[in-house]
Amino acid sequence: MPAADRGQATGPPTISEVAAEAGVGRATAARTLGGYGYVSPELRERVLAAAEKLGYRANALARSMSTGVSHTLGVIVADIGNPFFAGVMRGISDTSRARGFDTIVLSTYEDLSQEIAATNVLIDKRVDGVIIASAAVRRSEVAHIRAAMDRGIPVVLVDRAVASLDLDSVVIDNRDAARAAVEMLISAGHRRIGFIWGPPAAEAPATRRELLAEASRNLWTDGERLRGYLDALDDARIPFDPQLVMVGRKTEGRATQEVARMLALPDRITAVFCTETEAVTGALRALRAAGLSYPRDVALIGFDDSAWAAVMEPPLTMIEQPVHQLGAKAAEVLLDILDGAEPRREMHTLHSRLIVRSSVAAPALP
Amino acid sequence: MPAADRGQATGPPTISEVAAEAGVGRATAARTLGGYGYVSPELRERVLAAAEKLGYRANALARSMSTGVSHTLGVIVADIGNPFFAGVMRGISDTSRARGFDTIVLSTYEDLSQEIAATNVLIDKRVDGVIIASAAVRRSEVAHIRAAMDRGIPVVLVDRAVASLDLDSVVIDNRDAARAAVEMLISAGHRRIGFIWGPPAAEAPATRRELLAEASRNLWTDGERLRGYLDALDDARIPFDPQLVMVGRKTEGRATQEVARMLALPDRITAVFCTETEAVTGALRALRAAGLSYPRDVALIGFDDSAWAAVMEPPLTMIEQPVHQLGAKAAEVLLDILDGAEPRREMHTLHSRLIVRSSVAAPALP
DNA sequence: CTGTTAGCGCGTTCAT
DNA sequence: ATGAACGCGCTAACAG
Repeated sequence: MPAADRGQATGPPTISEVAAEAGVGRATAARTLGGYGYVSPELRERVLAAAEKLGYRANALARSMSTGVSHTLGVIVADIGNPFFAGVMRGISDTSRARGFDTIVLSTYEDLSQEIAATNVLIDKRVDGVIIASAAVRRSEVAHIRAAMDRGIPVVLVDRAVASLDLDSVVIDNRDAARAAVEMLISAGHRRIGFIWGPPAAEAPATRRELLAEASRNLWTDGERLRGYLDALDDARIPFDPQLVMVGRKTEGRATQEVARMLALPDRITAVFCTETEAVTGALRALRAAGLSYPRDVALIGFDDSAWAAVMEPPLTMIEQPVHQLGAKAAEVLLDILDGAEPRREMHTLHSRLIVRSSVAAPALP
Repeated sequence: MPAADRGQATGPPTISEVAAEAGVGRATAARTLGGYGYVSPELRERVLAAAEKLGYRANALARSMSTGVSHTLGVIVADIGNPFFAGVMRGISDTSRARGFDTIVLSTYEDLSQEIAATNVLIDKRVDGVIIASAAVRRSEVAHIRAAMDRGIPVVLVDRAVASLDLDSVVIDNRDAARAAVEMLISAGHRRIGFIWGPPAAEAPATRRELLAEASRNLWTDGERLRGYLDALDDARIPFDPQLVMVGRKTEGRATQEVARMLALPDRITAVFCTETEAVTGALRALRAAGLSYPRDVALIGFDDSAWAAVMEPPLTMIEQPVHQLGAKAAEVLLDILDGAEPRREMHTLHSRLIVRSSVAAPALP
């Protein structure tokens, strides 16, 4: 039906062309097509018919230009290839679509410069609000987020809070989740528990104090999980051993190396707690390389449940995050602000769940 | 530095404000900020300083309005939560960013109505080109793609070709990949090989002819993989048994059911070939439920390699797709067209790789 | 009720 | 070399 003869028309049909085709003024066409104001049923029909005939679609850019709003949310995620963020993204897009908003996603791949670039793209495209599930941000590097805020663009953070920013943020109970997992390891009898992974320090901080300082300079999520680990250790009066927490670049390969190292210690680890999926697979590789198996030789608990974790033999005990809900909540908070609600500027905490399967057993007797 | 006093200014600073601040005409400001035309070094400096002072950022919408181009690619993927598509997406965004294009992604979650909506969003936002890695499209339902093409928006398909469309498409050698995998199973001695999953027919087609007809009415990728399976069977003169191909909704749960069914057959399967990750985990669940293990009781090969597949015990033999390259190539083809190259309207085929690990062994003697 | 008109912010002739 | 003026497609305030 589209592609009617529009004479010398070039490009997609405009509202003026529709008006001309229908023999009415631009405004009348605009009113019926825009769904506002009043138009007589008769003219209305003519306009609709003309639009249909020409295959008219409103130019969203032009509309945004004159209204000043784009009905679009910008989303910046750390890594869209990570199932965690993909799930959050789905929550965001489901609820924003339900409320009439499109969403455009940009992935930073954990790189600050890409995060800054992404922020600028969103500012330039005049999105109405921004959700950031990235914050490669080490607390101090938040100028780009400030820039968006200064322009009056509401920003909501997901997963990774940034204390210095005073924004609404939607997160999970990272500290409690980590503590619960480590407690389970402890009550199974473990005392030598590896922590994969910690902050990206160049060298392992010698003291607990330095470690925490380093952690709080970096990714919030990681710091919280580390705190949870320490909480559990403290409660059980197990002394903190800096050799048991991995620091440095967070890659699967390094996780493997570090677990191997901890396994080779004179007083080796009998359990590992992994704060991310790649840390889990890295740890698993180390176990295999060492000829060890879980839960017999080493107990294991990790973050981010998945179908794979359930089909492993034996199946893995994992922490499940409410990914969809995390995204949905963030979108709600943001859309409410766009609807005029006063920003609460607080932390919205959702709850994770420890899914107990079979990767934890008592440590083998020495 | 931004947020200088702009008097009663509301909203982000415009180019006119910058011009005023610098004490020059709008055009001069536009020229220096837009990087075209000629401007004296002196005025140039003043404009730059003013822009810096006001925190000026060009309004991409306004720019697109007057130039008619957005330097933005639209991408429609079937499911951004699927690591396969996430990888493709990364390939697309890496290469388009390198060539100065932003990309906006929309996920359809395999739903045609969402795919249509997504296409419209992209048309309305006036993206310069579209990459579709979805095509929930059952060959016949391509009106929305045609609509985009009719508007002069170049479209490139990835992963899932659509024969009726005559577009450039970037795909892998699905048929050969499947054939190679099944051949490996056959040469290990298997003759009863399950195929998970086939086309979404309501009932299992009784004949091979009907099955292929059904397949070609649906997702291209699935059809090709099925053909590869049949090719291998034919070459080995193994008769086709309709009971061994799963049809219907493609979910992990159904894969589990179907593998369980095939395992319960009088002449049960001794191997499974899975065309997707969820089919693999589904199959694995069925094996466990039946108290069977691989590769001893059942051999297994699946599509889409991942870190998990490598850490399974024993590790899984899988087909690895060049995901990043798939996306990169699609972006290249599209950007070349936008640069004026004549569309080749052909199928660009990349090669997958069978990663041999340990999930295939000879069938146990009956 | 409907048509005319003036912006929205930017790119781009066209004079100066 | 620079500035004034117009147009991109649409919304909205204003007459009529």
